[in-house]
Amino acid sequence: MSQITLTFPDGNKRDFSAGVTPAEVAASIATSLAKSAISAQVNGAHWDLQWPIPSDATIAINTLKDDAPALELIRHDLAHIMARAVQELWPDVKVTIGPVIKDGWYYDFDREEPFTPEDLGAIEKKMKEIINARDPVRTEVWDRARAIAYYEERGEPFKVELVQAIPDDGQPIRMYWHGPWQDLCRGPHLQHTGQVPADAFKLMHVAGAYWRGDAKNKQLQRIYGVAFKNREDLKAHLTMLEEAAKRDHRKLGREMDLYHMQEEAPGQVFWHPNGWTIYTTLQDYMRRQQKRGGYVEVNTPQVVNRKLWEASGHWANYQENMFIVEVDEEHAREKTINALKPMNCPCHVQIFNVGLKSYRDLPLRMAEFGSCARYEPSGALHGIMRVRGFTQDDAHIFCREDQIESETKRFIEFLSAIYRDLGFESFKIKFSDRPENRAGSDDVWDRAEAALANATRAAGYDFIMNPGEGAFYGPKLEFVLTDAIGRDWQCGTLQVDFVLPERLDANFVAEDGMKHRPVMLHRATLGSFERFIGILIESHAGKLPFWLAPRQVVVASIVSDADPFVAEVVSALTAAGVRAEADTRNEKINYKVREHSVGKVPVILAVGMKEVEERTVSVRRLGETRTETKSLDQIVAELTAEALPPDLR
RNA sequence: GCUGCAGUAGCUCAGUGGUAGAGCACUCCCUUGGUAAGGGAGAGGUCGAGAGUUCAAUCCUCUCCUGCAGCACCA
Repeated sequence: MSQITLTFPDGNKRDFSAGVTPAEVAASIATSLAKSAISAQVNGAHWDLQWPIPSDATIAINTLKDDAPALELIRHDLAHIMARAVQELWPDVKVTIGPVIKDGWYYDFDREEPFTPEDLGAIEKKMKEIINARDPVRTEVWDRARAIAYYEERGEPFKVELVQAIPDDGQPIRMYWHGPWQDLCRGPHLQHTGQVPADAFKLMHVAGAYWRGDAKNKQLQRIYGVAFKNREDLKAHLTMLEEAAKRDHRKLGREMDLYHMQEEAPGQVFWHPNGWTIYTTLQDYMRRQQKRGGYVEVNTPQVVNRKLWEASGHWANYQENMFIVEVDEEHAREKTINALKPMNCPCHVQIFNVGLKSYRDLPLRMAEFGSCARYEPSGALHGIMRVRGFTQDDAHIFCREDQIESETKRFIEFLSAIYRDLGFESFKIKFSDRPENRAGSDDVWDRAEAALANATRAAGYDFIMNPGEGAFYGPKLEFVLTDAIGRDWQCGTLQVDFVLPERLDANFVAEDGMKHRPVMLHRATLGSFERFIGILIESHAGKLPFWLAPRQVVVASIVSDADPFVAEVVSALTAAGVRAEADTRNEKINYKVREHSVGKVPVILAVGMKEVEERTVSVRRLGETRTETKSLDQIVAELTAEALPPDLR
């Protein structure tokens, strides 16, 4: 038996027989370590205690104290334990896959009857029994034929498919046993089920999920669970979810009287005065930014004849997402078919195409606060973040191919300055490259992708690859922000487009006097006002910065004799451009303070007789219990300055 | 769109095969109170829509609409 040398984290080296397992290594160090070990890092790879180590390597034994591997294993073993529990309770259920995800795991099952909340309770109970039984985990490497035969015999068609899908490149096909229950699995796993904390997991909910993520396939039932190292962490997680729910824009939108939605217009927003104030304030800000950023602003029609959509390719590729408007013959001389615009790009090309454009006009940055209507699938709608009627802060940059990189860099800088102003110091950039179905030659794609990547790096940002997710007409960057419960939302975007200028015959006269095709960059900074405001509300928990707060100041009287002075304070603030209102209702100051605090008004000015006599106000800021007395002049000056948008300070 | 769950007053929710209730909000009255809910009275509902079962449906069944979670989608 040949010898191998293992190097420990402290630099010590020891020799073992080749094929030694981490379990044996741990046992050679201390029996306590052998007991508490959960896995190992072998040459940095996460290694099961039972897997033999073939050659010289670095090794570190993991215990439950090592967070990352511990959580990974706990969640992964729980996926198996749950699947075992389900099959013990309902032997006819077919198992599929069960990966670890953020905070927990899920497992997809094929079962005729839906799982009920009571079922989840029963499963949880059974899982705890399995954990308490401290069943050993065992693993073996099987060959493909044996694995397929096994699962065929057991009537597990999904597993057969999984085994068949494993590439035949020499990687082992592993089987794992948790007690008597067996599953195909890459591993690694814990030593025995008792290493899973029995009181630190919870089954959260059931949902449908398509086999292999494809809507054409059978829909399975997915059970989600969350798991942590101890009960305290689980509790903290559940508390965090409750707190996040309080920041939900759908709840705050109602409480702050920002907007509502109703059945007759699903996925469309009825903006109330408060919400519309946020919207227009943001829009005014964006308009100034765009002007400064070298954009021209345009506006284009809502209802456009299908001929244009046929020419642009939307009719063929996007029709099911479009609101089609047929004009009845009784109302029109000729029956026409139109569509509400789902995007602004074809209309912008129409403007570009009026008159001859010279290379001197490029890059031409054409912006529109473009109201779009898209028939989004019903299940996709989500508050004001995913809607059917929305307004993009859209623009199309018509430029030459060699300008893509500099325009991209310029846009990223534009966007990041705005995000900073709006309180988003950090955001993710996802880079979606060529999809399988695409237009244009690989050579052009190479150049476009390189331009985007270079420009992003030149602007000082990293990106996450989103392979194959680009549009068919070109690669794209997505600027992603996160909502209250950690869901990602694409807000800004930049997409390179070689196709539309071709389809709609856009061209410009270059130095050579010949007509050339421009490239179009589709770009949006906020994305849509609706989604971005949703994100803003959630990230601030409704406590918007003063300049964006729909109700900035409430001046509240303490006694009704102070009402005239309240009116004076309100009109002084209003005249200075501050959104101020009076609260002279017959209520106690406590009541008023509570109500306006709940309503997220950033500043409450209380006025009693003392203030009237001294011509002062008692200032109370949202979230503070401290108050401060200031003169009328002082507070007007202070709040006027504070009410300025960040770009005007 | 798919799977599951839900829809009762403006909001949050209770409830029953015999045509409905609470708290908050709202209106009025009393109270003029110093920084997170003063007291009293009143008004408010085709129980999401339609059909069916039944002597009788808000409640049971079916269809549809809308919402929620997840999946799929997201030019």
